[in-house]
Amino acid sequence: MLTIQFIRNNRATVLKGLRIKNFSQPDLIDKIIDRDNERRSLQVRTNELQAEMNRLNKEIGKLIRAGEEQKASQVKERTSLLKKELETHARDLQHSATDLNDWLVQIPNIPHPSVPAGNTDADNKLIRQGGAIPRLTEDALPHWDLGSKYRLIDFDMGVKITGGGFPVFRGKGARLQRALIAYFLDQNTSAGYEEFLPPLLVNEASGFGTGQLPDKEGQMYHVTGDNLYLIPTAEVPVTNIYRDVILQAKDLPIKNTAYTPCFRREAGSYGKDVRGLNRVHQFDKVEIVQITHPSDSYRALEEMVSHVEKLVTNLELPYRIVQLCGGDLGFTSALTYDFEVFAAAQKKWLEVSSVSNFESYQANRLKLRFRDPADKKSQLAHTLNGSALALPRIMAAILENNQTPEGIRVPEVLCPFMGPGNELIR
RNA sequence: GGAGAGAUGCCGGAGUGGUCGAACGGGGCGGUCUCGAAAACCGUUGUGCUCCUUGCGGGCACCGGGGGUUCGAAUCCCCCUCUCUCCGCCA
Repeated sequence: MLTIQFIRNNRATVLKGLRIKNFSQPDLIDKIIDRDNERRSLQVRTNELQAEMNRLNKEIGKLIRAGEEQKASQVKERTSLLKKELETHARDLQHSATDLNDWLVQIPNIPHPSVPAGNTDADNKLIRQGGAIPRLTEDALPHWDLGSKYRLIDFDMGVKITGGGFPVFRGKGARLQRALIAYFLDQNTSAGYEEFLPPLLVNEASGFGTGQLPDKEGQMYHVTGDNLYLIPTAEVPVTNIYRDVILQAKDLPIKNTAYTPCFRREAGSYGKDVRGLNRVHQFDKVEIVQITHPSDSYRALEEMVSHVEKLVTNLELPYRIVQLCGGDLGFTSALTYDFEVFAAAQKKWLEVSSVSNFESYQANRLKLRFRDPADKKSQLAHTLNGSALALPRIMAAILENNQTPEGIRVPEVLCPFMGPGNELIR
């Protein structure tokens, strides 16, 4: 969340940013500032009363030790009145602080100055495009048909076992998934990311830390028996490693990567756009996360974008990079680049990665700080993450784009992971 | 699932209801010594909120979380959460 200090000092900037993000209740900002003023004056008064109370209590202690019981009980009488007043003030202060916090968590991050205004993905800004769009014949099949034809993916089997949106990969399909995971992890670790294999269930505090809770509770599967949530992305456990941590400046940037299955309820989505692997409830993803010094986060963002670009290039997929407009930007993000690859049979661009800088928004929730030996005070770090990469749509594009009358050609970089003689899936 | 133990600062670990923001040890940092380092010795070492006369200033809160008792709680009582050990079950 934004810090109250930032909102107070940059009211105009915040309001402008919220406008670009199409935030529905900008009047919350002034309510927050008013309530904070109230909180401050209550705090001052409460602190004064507490100081007086502490003074009297010490005095009573001294008198009792000196054996002056009489005088002690006189002082005690004075404390009882003070105590009542203190309780009232403390309660009011508590209410103010609670309101303030409830409102603060509802304020999304404000966008970076470069973020274009706009409402939907139609207003996103194309940054660049790469790779050649393959020319397929008219009878080219979408990936869901290829999946059955070559026995790679079985959607009906998933429906039987679990329900819609839980595809089963089998045979070469399962092997291709494994190849992609291994390839991505290898590339990420070569680029300096430390590999993690985190828990897939997280507690409430973790969900709050990265911003999924309390607002987007409905997007996660909730295991009510133990009050745990299935992760919607590895971002949640991997970023929460640093919850309540004060790092040393010299340890930055921290670069982590993790493969995990991801679970998303995505309630209410159905139809043609979500056929096959385009949108599922459980999918595999390899994530990269960076924690940086505030002055370094935009360099890190570009570094992550280049890294992801290299991955899609190596997979020989036609791709484009778009910068999300204000309205399309996630709740916690200041700047996001989406990567889309072209699935040539569906003739559609599919989002396969979202690379974001959250600046200090998550860090503030996480209480993730760092200390520079030069400064006395610790300050909030910046967090970033990106998919490198999400598998289902990559799989969809590979199957569709590489289909030939003889079979599906496996991208060269994946061949070493596919076993001998499997350059072509027949 | 059953039984028990515990939760204190960066770590380990004390703590009779007032002099405890917290002993002691370790670690870190600074210094003395040294050509340099180690050792030794000395000093220092939490987080957050807040105020103003912005000073290397003051006040307040924080000993897992929340309530309670008390003039006063790390310390006593209640509830919750978490961790550990043993048993059971199990990949």
